[in-house]
Amino acid sequence: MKVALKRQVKESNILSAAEKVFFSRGFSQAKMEEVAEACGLSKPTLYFYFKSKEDLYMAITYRAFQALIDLYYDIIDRHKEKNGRDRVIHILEGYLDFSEKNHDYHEALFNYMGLVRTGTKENGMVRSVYFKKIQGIHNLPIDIVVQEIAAGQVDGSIKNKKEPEMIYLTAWALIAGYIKLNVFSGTARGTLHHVSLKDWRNYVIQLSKELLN
Amino acid sequence: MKVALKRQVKESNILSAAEKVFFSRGFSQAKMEEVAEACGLSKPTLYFYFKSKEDLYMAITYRAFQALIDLYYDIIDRHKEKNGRDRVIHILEGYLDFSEKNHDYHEALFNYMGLVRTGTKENGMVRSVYFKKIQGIHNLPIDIVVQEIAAGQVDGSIKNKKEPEMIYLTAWALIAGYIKLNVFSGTARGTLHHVSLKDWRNYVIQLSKELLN
Amino acid sequence: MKVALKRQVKESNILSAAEKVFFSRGFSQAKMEEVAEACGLSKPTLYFYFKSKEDLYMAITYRAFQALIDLYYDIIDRHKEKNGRDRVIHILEGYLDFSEKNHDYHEALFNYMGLVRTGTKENGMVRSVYFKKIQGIHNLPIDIVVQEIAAGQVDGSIKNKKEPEMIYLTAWALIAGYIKLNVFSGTARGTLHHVSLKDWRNYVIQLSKELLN
Amino acid sequence: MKVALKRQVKESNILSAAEKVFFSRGFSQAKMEEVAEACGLSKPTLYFYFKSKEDLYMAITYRAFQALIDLYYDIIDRHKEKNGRDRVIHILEGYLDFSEKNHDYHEALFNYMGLVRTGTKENGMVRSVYFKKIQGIHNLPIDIVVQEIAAGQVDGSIKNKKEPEMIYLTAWALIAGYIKLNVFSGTARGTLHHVSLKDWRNYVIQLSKELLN
DNA sequence: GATGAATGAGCCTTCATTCAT
DNA sequence: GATGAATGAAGGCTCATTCAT
Repeated sequence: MKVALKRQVKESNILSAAEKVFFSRGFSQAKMEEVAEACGLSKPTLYFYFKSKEDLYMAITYRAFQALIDLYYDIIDRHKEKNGRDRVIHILEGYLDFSEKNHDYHEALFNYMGLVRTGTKENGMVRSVYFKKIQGIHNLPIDIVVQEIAAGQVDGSIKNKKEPEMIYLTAWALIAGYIKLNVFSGTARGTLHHVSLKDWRNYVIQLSKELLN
Repeated sequence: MKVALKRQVKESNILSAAEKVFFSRGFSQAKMEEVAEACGLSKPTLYFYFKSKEDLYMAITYRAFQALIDLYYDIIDRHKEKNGRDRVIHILEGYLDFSEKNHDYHEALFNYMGLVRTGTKENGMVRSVYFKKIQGIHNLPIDIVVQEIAAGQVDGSIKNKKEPEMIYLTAWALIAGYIKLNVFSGTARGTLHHVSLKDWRNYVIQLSKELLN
Repeated sequence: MKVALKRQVKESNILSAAEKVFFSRGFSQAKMEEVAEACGLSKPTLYFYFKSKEDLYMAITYRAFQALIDLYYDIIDRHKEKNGRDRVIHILEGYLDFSEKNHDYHEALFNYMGLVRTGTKENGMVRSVYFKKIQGIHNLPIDIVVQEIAAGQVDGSIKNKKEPEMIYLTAWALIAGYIKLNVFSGTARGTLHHVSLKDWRNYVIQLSKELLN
Repeated sequence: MKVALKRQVKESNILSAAEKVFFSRGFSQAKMEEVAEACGLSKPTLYFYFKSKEDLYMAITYRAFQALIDLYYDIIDRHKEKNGRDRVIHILEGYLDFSEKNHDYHEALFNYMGLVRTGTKENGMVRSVYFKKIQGIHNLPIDIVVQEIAAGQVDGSIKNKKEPEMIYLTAWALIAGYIKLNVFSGTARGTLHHVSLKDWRNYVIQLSKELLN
């Protein structure tokens, strides 16, 4: 047990260091050498804990999924007394927050989705154990929200009678697009094409809510 | 004249071949060797026309911008008799179409936007002549639509009185998010999480229109 | 300790192999591939020990400087009981010997001097750590002899009252020129323009001595 | 005739441009591209006039030999009334002057000498027509001076009874060494190790003269 | 004579990965 | 567990040289 725990801690440290490197340089430009330096270990030690560069990246992605899922469960738990609409709204706001604060996690999630689509077996990523692990949970973020939307439709708090999936996809698209467009706003200028980022953010949230009406 | 034209044709051929390679493998994985083969030339000849790998990629991106801008001007021209709202709607549908059909161009556009944000001078991309060329036109796609939205507000066809920029950004976000999420739908299955892609697409377009109300 | 030593030995082996290659082909024509083969290593391993081709060459030059300096100190030590004149003569003969036997080291020394003069920062050589190391010792060979000449002037064994530096430079020029002209004498013919190389050598040494009178 | 002349002029222009490039970058670092630009021609045109890069360099070297020989004949002619010693002194001073002003020609001369020694047939230089042309005159600079020294010994103006060749070689060595050491003196500082370059130059000339006593 | 375009051959350097200790 | 040392396999780019016009 102790040993397993120690290993987990070590892996976690490595992942944290690896995140910095992968997220700042991008996957292809990141070097294992840098990762090793960043966590104060030697390259062979890295390979002792993770099979390959791709394995390391998938482990990070796995973390990202876990973080998002944990967040969703946490939000639902904190608002279990409220109606479906409220829970969905909190989740959407939570997702927006999460994506803004962990922009790179958000990207990792989408990168994984791209892998699933074109999943070439030759891709080192797909061969990683973590890829398989993610496969087991990758629908959860969607399923959770879809379920809450359905609940809202049942309890009457959500008037929109379209399929919960479509409602979710659309809200997701709006928020994901908002996040993506933020690449335009350089280093914290606060405006994007004369638009106050704050105002825009509120508008996006408002529209998300309206989607449920 | 003749000579300059020949060169342009040649460059165009190279770019077309390069697109295939860059878009299928991704920039870092793409090899100049492959590009050379793809267009039936030798590597040095490639370098005769384009200074570097990055230069080649930026030339492709320049093409993407041009294609989008041409499309916008074309749409506006074809609907110059109509009111602002109609022109905006046609543009948004045109953008959606363009992004679906030229998914990689769409990605190239966003990649460029990322460059502008973090524009490290050391980046080979930023040093390319084509980067500078793009800088001269990169606001056009936005400006054009914003202008049309404003026209619609003036001619009364667009009721939404929010800033044209914010309206555009939001519509853009929705569509860009829609495109991004489509990575999930594998090779043309027609559904995404039980949702008919066709239905969803219509819903997204409908919402874009409602945004103008 | 042991480890550091091992590394030094390895570096030394590489340098010896590199010398052969660089000196036979010349720097630009020499290939890292050849150097790698010459020392039974792979190219990446070469780069593990030396940052670049230029770095390797500067390391060789550093060796050349060390060898010459060691020689000078050794000569002085062996003749510390004698007067200044004798020591200077031994040093000059030592230099001539050294340059004849290590013709390429001699060239490397002069090549370095050229670098110092035109030292463009862009030059890979100048960026090498070894270049900086050499900078710390490159005046020693001169300073040592100058000091001995001064000593000879003080102890009365050297009558020439000109500045020690000028005396040294002149002796150095004579010998360096002699070495340089020897490129003419092909592979050991023993004569150069009807002149017995042996006789000429003696004449040069004799003149060097007379310079001190 | 006219045509041949035109060609000579063109070749001469190319050579002048090539000299700049070869002398500033060094042979290996010099690019034919640069030479072409420097003389406002295209690369193929360069190759129309000179077989190869090496051919071009040997043509330059041929020029250097011609320049030196012309200088010698000119000096002798201007001082034909004087005795041998005077003519030799003027020649030596002329050589020193020439080497200082045309440092790169001087180097080219020595580079050629090195080729003669190790003359590998595979070397592109050796295959050049100009190499063969130089072979026909490369002894002249030496022969001329040797002959004058002999004349001086006969007319009694030169007391030194050593073989003229040895006297010449020694004077040459002294001067060539002086030139070589000047690489040390950076961009015109006027001193070299506290020694006034002017003083040192005079000393070297003085010693050259004494060599004839 | 002149040149835009093309290329074969090569070279330095990098990097994920592994061996031996 | 950990690491210094080693490497196979590339990949971007350069350059002397030549073809076709």
